[in-house]
Amino acid sequence: MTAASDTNVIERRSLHLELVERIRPLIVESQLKAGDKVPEKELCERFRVSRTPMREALKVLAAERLVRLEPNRGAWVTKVTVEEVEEVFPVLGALEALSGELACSNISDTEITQIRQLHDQMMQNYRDRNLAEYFRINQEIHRAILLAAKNQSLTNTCQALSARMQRARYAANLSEERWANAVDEHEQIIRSLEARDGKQLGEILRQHMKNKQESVLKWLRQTNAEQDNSAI
Amino acid sequence: MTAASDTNVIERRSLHLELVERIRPLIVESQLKAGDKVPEKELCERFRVSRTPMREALKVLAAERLVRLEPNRGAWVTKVTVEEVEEVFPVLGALEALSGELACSNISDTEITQIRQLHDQMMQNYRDRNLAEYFRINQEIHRAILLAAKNQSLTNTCQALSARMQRARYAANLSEERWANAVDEHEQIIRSLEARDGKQLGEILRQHMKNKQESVLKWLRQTNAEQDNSAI
DNA sequence: AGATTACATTTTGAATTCATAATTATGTCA
DNA sequence: TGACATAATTATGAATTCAAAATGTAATCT
Repeated sequence: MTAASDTNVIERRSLHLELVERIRPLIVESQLKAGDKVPEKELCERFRVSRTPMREALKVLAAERLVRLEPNRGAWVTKVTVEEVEEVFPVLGALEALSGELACSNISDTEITQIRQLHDQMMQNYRDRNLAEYFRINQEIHRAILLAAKNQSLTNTCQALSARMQRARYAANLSEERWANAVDEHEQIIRSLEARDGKQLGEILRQHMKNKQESVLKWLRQTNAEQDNSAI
Repeated sequence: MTAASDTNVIERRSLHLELVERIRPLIVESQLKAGDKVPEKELCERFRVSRTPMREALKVLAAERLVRLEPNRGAWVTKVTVEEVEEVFPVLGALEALSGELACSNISDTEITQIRQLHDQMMQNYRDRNLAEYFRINQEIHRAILLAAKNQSLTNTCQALSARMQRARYAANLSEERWANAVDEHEQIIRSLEARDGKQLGEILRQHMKNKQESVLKWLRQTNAEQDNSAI
């Protein structure tokens, strides 16, 4: 008996993990803002836990680089920097390329149909200029391709890196031109996927990521410039 | 003033990080063996710390998937499974390919010379059939290429994934044939690097990783079979 | 014997405590 | 006033404590 049937196992969870999964979205969705101090005591009160599991959670979030621990000074929400964007996006590009290749090898017809539906929905939201919903479905598509690759380690690695960049993508209100290009790239993505052309899909996803990087960098330089002005 | 000169900053370290960095090699070098329970109390006594920082450290190591936390039952050193190897190596392949490409763009002449020296040393150890030293320098070369890519996020991601696989690579005593092939691949690696041919280096590194995967899988299936026999 | 229960011991998870470091408030003096 | 020193307050890091869960052991029954 090699593979145990993992159904029926009772999920027992620990407090610190619960906290990690509650606080992570607070950071990604900027309810805890980049550069801010993490209000340890406040969060403890909010979630009705003592400092011990909270501090354990912060240590895990620090390992994910969503917060930075300053010895004797507490935890701070990390900022998305130009340097980090220039580092992380190429890595994400390579991983998304791999996910495209693997997805084409492993994806089922049903999964393709589902992604096609997501794609069409997203396009409708583009036509309606509904950015928030466009964003949401966009994410879902990338996630669906990742899942279709059927490689848990790849999924985990991508999501960890994405989480760090997501904050920026959330905030980066893309230009009308970039949006049109992104939509165009997504047409190519769905076509390669339906053709199950892994090499092609991989390359498109890598390029797609490169363009996202540029879009994020533009926004980041913009906001940095604004901050510098207001700081005078 | 954008970039602060990061010298002179006093490194203040926390106990839990110290522990993470002490315990990680214990796992990678199999002093704490895969499948074993992590002896929390024993480690606390060994490092003369209380359970609080130790448990924080274990939570971080769990995030790295070097240990698995079972609620109310403690921490266990994770095993390297066939499934995990088949998942992680392709990811490492994609990342090493990227590191090869970036390295060729960013590497200095001095760095190339240093890697060439490491390469020659490694070859001498191959001729002497000194496996341990060969392994060590091999690792150093891969690390040097990674560093030459000058992408901290890539370095971190690779090292986290490598750590999980390292245990297996340590134990996997490669066959004479595989060793010869690996050496041959390394000749190609150094040549591409000296030619600064990023695309080529990337592809060789990816293939190199694929072959490593096969070698590790062979060893893993071997040991699993042995265990099954001894369990009768 | 082998299974089953009851009880003692150990381990774990998390709250609490406590010493120390950092921050803030207050007082002093030029 | 404001630069500095000093005291009070707060936050942090880590040890300790304590309740609950898991494990181990002995007694009991079939």
